[in-house]
Amino acid sequence: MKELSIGALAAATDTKVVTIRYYEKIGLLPAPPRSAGNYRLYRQSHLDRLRFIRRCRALGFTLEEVRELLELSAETERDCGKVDQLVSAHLVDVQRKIADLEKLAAELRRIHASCRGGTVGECRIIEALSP
Amino acid sequence: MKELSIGALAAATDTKVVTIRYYEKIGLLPAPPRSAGNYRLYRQSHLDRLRFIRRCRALGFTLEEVRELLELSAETERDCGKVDQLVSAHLVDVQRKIADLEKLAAELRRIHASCRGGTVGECRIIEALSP
DNA sequence: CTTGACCCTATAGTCGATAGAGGGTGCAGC
DNA sequence: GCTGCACCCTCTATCGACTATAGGGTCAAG
Repeated sequence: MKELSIGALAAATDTKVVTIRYYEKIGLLPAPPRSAGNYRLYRQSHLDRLRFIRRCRALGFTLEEVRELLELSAETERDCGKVDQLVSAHLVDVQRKIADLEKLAAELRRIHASCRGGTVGECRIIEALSP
Repeated sequence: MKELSIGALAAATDTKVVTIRYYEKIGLLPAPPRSAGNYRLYRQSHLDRLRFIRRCRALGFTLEEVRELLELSAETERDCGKVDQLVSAHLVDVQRKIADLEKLAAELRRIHASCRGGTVGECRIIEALSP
């Protein structure tokens, strides 16, 4: 494998073609050289970088955080404190989201349990939604 | 209380003024009568309806689901099965989201634990993000 | 009569893509 | 050579649920 078309890169990273072009437009993925017919030609470095991006996205980092992580990962001499701090902050965020959703789920279960059938007029669900 | 200004309604429902106007624009909240000076004047019914909307939003329903719930809540003679089904489906959704986030959190904890300090070059975090 | 808090409309921006229009490229088979 | 098809190109618009900004008008207190 020497060069990849955008479609091949998309297939290799489980990303949509339009998404790759989008990443290029916002400067997350460098614009690759083009073929005679103006097709994008990607190399291993693009593949690596895109995999990194997708992995970070799958972990819930925002594109801005990914951008930061990419920059940090390039400065190999730098202290890794900043990287760890980004990961930790994101973990806290995810844990807060889980806690919030668990409260929601509990409430929804309570509301669901209040249903005894019958008409909407008799049903307690609508009531439960109008406190 | 006979009539509420948009600001008063916002304060009473912990909603932003712009959000109320937005709900009106998308047809979720009926356009209220206006004062001589073209100010919106809200009544109890608007307050009730907006509270319902906000409560549903706080429970994570989309605005389209809220729209549906509002319609259903008006048909008091209807069987409440549809309402219960909406709530249950949403609960399943929330539970799935929790499960997803828990996987993320576990992964992030694993990645975080792999950090032993030092430079970015030595740090395992970046590695862990480039599988 | 001025100040300041509130209200009005209209438009554009956020995030992370996704969709569609309207066209060009490259290759296989006939 | 020619046709068909999959793939590629750019550009613009759309999604959800708001948020922000510009450029005004209204109203009550001092």
